[in-house]
Amino acid sequence: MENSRQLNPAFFQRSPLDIAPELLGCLLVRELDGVRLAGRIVEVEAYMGEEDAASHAYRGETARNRAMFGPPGHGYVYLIYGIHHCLNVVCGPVGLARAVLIRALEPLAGIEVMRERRGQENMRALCSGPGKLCQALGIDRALDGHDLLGGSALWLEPGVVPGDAICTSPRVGVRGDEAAINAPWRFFLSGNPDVSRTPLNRSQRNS
DNA sequence: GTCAAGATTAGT
DNA sequence: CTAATCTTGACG
Repeated sequence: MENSRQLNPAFFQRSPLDIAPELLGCLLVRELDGVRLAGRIVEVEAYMGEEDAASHAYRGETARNRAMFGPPGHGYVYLIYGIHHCLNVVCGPVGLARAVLIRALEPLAGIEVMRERRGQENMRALCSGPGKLCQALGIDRALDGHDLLGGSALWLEPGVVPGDAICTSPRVGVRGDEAAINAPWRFFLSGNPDVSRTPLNRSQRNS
């Protein structure tokens, strides 16, 4: 058995490249209508702000991405394609728009509610994708800028550090320059069935 | 005001 | 491979 992460402000006051793989195994908890929904993080991606052509913050601060420039440990939630919401954890320091996108969860609690919210009959791939997990947990822009260390509505909790191998690959669906497209900044638990399905899953293994 | 594009997903 | 669906940001 390994140690739990310390999810204090200092934890998020570092580079997303260090934080992202360490968020694997941590819990994302949502309290919705008095019900506790929770999942274990199994897939994430790091975004490096102004230095990253794939980041929403590449061209500076706007009304939409403002939360990314704010305090670490808070959420950045955006709507994509007019349909899906996606959740990021903002990383420090304040002023640098760095963040980690939560891409997939292994459902742990409130699974029936998640299934209903997703309008899905089976329980597979319930939270396997950034848009899916937000739908399952009822996450939308109302939670943009929310403190994810506050222990209310939506928060992160330490989990057991996974013994599974951590794989990396380029990020899914990004545009930008070659560096952004090729950067191996997606991190996921090797072989975990709740990781989103993509050809990139066959890529490099490390960590 | 107008317009193109988007860190996705489900279905053909 | 493509449609769905609508907010945002850039530009005039």
